[in-house]
Amino acid sequence: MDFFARPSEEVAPDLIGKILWRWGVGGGRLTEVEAYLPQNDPACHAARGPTPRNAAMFGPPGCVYVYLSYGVHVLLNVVCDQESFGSAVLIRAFEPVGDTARLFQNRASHGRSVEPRKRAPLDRPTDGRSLSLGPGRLGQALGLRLALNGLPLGEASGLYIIDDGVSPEIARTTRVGISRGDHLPLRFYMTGNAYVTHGARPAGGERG
DNA sequence: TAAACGATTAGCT
DNA sequence: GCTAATCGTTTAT
Repeated sequence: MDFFARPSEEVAPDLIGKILWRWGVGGGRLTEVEAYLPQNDPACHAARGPTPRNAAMFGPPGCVYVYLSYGVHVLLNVVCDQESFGSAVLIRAFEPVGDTARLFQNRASHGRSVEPRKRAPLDRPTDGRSLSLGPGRLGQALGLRLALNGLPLGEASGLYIIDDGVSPEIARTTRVGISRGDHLPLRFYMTGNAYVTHGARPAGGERG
């Protein structure tokens, strides 16, 4: 998997415009990603060495690192660079392509085996943008589960990254939602696309 | 053992 | 703009 055997800050912009697809579910064109570095990046889960949670980040490139965020959301990363480095790209959003029925279904019926006291978050997709805009919604739309953690892209995970030759214009800004390392310009997104968090603002002037 | 903390989102003020 | 929801990992006693 040569594509991912490079530093995550090189892989990340190359992922913009690629198709992320889950077999039997659907997917779309990647619009927003963030790179997490193995060195000098305090926001990276691998920053303090391997732990049971981040073990997949130290595995082979081209595998997925899936973890639970805020006890609520399942976030998807793809491991990059060399094995044991601890480098990955967080997939933050895609623009749906093809049949979105299954994606909406997943968003509407997200994991509720127990009757909630109050309305569960994320249980009512409203418009097209809310379908897959943001890493939590994306994971929900694709029906990702923690069991996918560590599996390689391809048959094993049912997750595919497909290059169909599209080369969009890309902007680079600081990352979102982190409290450390927030000055590093490691967030990449497709310019002029509505499926980008924080208002899809053009490059420059955005704080991330 | 206990407490705090998230690579977030939705709903309400 | 503010905060509940929700739980495994991390950090502090």
